[in-house]
Amino acid sequence: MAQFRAFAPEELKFVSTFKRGELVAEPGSMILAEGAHSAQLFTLLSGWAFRYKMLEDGRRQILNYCLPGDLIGLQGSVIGAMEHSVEALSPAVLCVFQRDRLSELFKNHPGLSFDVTWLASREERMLDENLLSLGRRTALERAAYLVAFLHQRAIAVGSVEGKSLLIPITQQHVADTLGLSIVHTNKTLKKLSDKKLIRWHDRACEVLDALGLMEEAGWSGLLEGTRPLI
Amino acid sequence: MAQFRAFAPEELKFVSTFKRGELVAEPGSMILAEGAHSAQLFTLLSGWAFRYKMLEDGRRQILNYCLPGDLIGLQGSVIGAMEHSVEALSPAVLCVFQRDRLSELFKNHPGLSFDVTWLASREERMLDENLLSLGRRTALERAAYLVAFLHQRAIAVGSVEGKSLLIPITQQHVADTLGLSIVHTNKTLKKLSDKKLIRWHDRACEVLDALGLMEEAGWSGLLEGTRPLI
DNA sequence: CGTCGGTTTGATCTAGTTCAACCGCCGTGG
DNA sequence: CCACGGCGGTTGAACTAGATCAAACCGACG
Repeated sequence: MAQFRAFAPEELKFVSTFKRGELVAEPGSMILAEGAHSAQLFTLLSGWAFRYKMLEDGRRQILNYCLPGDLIGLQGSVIGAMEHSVEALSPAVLCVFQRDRLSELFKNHPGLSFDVTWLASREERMLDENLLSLGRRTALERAAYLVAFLHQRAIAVGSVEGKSLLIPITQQHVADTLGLSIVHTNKTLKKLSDKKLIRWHDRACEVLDALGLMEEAGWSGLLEGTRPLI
Repeated sequence: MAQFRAFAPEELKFVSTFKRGELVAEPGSMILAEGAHSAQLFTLLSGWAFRYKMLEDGRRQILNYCLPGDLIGLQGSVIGAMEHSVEALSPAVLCVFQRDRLSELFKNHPGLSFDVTWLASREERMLDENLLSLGRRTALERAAYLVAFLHQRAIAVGSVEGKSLLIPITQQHVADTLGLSIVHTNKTLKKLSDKKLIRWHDRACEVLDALGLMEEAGWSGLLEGTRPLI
């Protein structure tokens, strides 16, 4: 696909031996659990997932969403233990890697190593923007930003079939991402609906006006060129 | 120092040629600016700094703090442009690297490449916890968490001279980190002072009871073993 | 046909904001 | 020498964004 960088032949060969198999996850199923010590490393091949953390009393915070091409479980592979969980939002297919061969990747494939670091830096940038959102944006700005952000990411990986896009999340997910209560989230999303920026479906969000959302959020969009895929 | 991993001789040699010079920054001076395209890559050798983003209207969000051993500007070096700024909190000394030789590091020094990725993953973990804080913790929990977190990090790099530690921040920094107003931040910090968990100094925060802070925050602390230093 | 998860709506309450002072300290300029 | 202004911190009063409580709706599904 055009948005991913081209591989060298030996890189392709290594990746195919690095791959151990594929995993199919159902919506709502846990892909990785917080505290898991022997966590696996994955690449999401299709579908949606999300990373989250929880407090003892059940408060949940969604940290970020995973779309096709995203690496899942890198923290666990590099540092040792997972400090967050990952759950599938839609039916998802994952490429499973042999975690213990990551050092081999670093030793023999500098291009791929750089790609891993690139992906980690990209995640960091997304988290930075998210932090700005939670700390300093209003509920309406936050909601508009979140939907515009997911919309752009979905477009970037070609997940938009027809004209419009359905993001497979419930309002509870939105609430737990924005740090708001479910009631207030509902009222905030209604404002976006009233402005004809989105339409809410059964358990999905349709983007009607991406530019309007970005304006509402005061956000100028992601600038991403070609990206690596591992 | 004990907390950093040992280098191989050839790694040490490369790092010394990778190093271009040292930079001394005054408190309040900008180390890297958002939007800078030819951003440099640094390692903080001594002192404190912080990363932040701003909205058009001046709202500021502090994303994380930088302590000795932290890599600064990796996002810019790997992806291309900086999307956040970095400012010194105290007098700081930085090791300046030649950004364009980063690919050489990846090509010839898999151990160091892995270290860079390790540091990026660690930053990601800190951001995750921060996001949880902003989204789901109360003002008092957030403040306690922040102070306990900075305390632990300072101890981990041996920045604590005597018994107690002075974190060189103003209440405005705390407010911009926690996503609160300056007034409410002041009242929240006063509660922590009343509980004898901290003492506020002129433009610094002294930790009196690290365990008490962690309990107040409902946070069990960072678990970090030996770490790389580049 | 009941129940359950997701959504919607109104009423009430509160954590945190905004506004407005004021204090102490320090560096600056007359 | 003193007046000043600015920065960091402190405090009280009024206000509001968002939380909590409560109830109802709706479609899917066993």
